[in-house]
Amino acid sequence: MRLRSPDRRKQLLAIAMKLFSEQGFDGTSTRAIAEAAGVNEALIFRHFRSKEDLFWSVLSEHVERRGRSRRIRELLESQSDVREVLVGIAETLLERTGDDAAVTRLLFYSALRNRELSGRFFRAYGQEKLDLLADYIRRAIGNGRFRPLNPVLAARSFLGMIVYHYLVEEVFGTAHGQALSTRAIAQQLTAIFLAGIAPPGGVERQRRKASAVRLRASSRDKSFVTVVAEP
Amino acid sequence: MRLRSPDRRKQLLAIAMKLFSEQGFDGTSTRAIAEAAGVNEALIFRHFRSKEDLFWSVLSEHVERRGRSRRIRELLESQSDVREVLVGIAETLLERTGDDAAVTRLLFYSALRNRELSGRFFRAYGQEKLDLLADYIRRAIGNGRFRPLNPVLAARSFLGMIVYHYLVEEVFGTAHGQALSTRAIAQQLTAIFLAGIAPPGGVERQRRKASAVRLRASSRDKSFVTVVAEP
DNA sequence: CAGGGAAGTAAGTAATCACTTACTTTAAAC
DNA sequence: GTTTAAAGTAAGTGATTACTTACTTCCCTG
Repeated sequence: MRLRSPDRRKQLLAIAMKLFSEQGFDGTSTRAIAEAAGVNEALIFRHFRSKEDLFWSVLSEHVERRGRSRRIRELLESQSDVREVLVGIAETLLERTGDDAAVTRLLFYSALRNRELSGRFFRAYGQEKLDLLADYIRRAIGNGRFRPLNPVLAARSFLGMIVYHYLVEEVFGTAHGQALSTRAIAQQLTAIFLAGIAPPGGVERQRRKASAVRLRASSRDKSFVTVVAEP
Repeated sequence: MRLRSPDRRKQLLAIAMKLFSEQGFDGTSTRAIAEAAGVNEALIFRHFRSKEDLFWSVLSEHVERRGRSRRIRELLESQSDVREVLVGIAETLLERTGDDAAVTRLLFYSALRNRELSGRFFRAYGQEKLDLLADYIRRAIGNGRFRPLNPVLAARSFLGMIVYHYLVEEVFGTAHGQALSTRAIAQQLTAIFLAGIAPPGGVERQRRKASAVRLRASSRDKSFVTVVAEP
């Protein structure tokens, strides 16, 4: 079947993503991609300068396309309740389609294959969320809604809970006995995290104490590094 | 240099692990391994039936050798303070040498490359810790030292915090501005988690309330699935 | 309906791959 | 000091790799 250039390109990208994510970069031959597309191998090199070029095109295509970062940014900038924001983030990250799982595997592959080149994509894809969340936590600490702790570690903790859960279930394919809904999981993970970083007394009742706490926390930005919370 | 068979085998395993973990299975040629060992390529096939055999030998060798699981089991079975146990686990998992980082990358590679075959290793390597920790949490909930929640999710949360931190720092190699000690990080992550799953009022003071809580939690095993903690 | 550019292909290329065969070197036991 | 089995190697094997060149087919436009 004869296709216009952009359509063929899209088809090749989709097929390449599937195969790359299943078998890795080295495990996938350009011939296999061509066969899966029902097309001559030489055509691939009309659309992409090299196999490597195809690989990075697949990555950048899907890293840019996904609106997840935007969604998370919106949540973090909204004036919603803290719990709603965090549950929303957890849900957004957990509810991934099969396509997303493929991209996740692809990102892992690229990260393992080439630390330097993939660092760019990993930072664009993962680091941004970490930074946004860390900033959010930093502000919440300033408001006294969270107790003083290292916001970077806290952000990593929350995303770690979510990402690890996702990895265990989707990427490594553990048999999950009980099927909890994405929302239920998001709520439970958030509950653990939120109680873990709440100031003594709980989140909801702390609004009025905010100014007092703010006074006690001497400097706002980088002073939390060595603060270890004690009960 | 002429070596006895077991010594040569060990050398080849060590070199193969390094190269596999850096470039993956398909990205590493037997020729490259032979060259790195300063030896003829054919010698590899005297010690290992195939490249695939070499790969799985590397994996099993290092999965068995490491005493981490034993260490964690000891911690979980000890009568130590909850916080000490969890900090110990976090520390154990975080303090990995360069060798361990290589094995971690190797495990990821194999998991991505072949879900079925690597499942065995992943379960032996990761699932066991998850199960041990989940059991520990289940018991602690029974004692009233933790509040009632899904122990599997809780275990995943704690390990997720740790593993994600490790991944970000070591595997993906984010530039860590401030260098916190392994122990400090372990303490802070544990503090967040522990506060997150403590019963209202904190961990230390709850021992006496244990029996009362045990009465309220109607059934011990699978009743936590839909329990969402509210502050 | 003619022509031109784009889409697609057949048939290669040299390089590299995992792996084999037939041979040589070495060290230790006798 | 000779024997001998193990340790090691040179030089291949056919298969597969990413990629190229020279060619054909098609569709749209003037």
